[in-house]
Amino acid sequence: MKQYDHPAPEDFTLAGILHALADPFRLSVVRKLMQHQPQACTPLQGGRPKSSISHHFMVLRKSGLLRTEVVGVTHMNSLRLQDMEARFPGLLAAVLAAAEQEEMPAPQPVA
Amino acid sequence: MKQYDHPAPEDFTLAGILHALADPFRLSVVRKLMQHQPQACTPLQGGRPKSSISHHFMVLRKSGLLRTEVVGVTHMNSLRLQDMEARFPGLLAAVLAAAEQEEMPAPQPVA
DNA sequence: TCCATAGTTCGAATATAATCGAACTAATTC
DNA sequence: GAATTAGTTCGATTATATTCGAACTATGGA
Repeated sequence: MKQYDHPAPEDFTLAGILHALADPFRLSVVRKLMQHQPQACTPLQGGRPKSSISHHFMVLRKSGLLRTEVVGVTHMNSLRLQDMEARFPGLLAAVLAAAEQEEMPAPQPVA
Repeated sequence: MKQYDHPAPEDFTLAGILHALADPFRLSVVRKLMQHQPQACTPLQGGRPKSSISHHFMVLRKSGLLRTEVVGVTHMNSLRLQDMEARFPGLLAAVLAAAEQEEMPAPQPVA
């Protein structure tokens, strides 16, 4: 394998993107890339075996959420923010905002 | 069964919502309810057997996307728009906008 | 009370997805 | 060119979802 195939923005499907983001591990990868881009697969793998990681990155690539470039021996991943925005404006931002929302503790009722 | 249980907004999960919306049939139900609320299950069923429909409505209920009220012999469904907005502001709107986007024909390149 | 309607529940079958070890590949370094 | 690194691919296993028929429940009406 030299490089990866990535779908064109017009081939992104909403179902594919929502399915990709519905998995907590994959969502966490997207969130981490949002903080720091690009990153290789290894620092994102959270103790899982390489074959599982590879599978999740494939799902993310096929959905259009990220691009993987082979750079020497490492495979660098970055979010396709512009392509996502062109195809489905505001979608990724809304999901990421929701992920942050979910992470916040539930507000305490006023005493 | 008298009435259904519905999760409280603070128990909505992003994964549950994305998973619910990642299915084309369930997304179509949400979109139809967006056009016209409330509706019973039957007019939304698109030729599928009742047991399948019932399953999809259960997934939608558990995710928090819709509420089902037993009214006489029919079960009326409506979107929990306020609850969704309170829990994950802008999320449903972004997904619905993306669904509309996806439905539009690809723009033709300028000759 | 009997029947029709609307939808649920059960159970089984099928399909799709996730997980992971083992063998593999491509690029880098020594 | 051998060893190392980073990640893929294969194949099997398990888990999760979907599908659907059949039997069931609750309500409303004749």
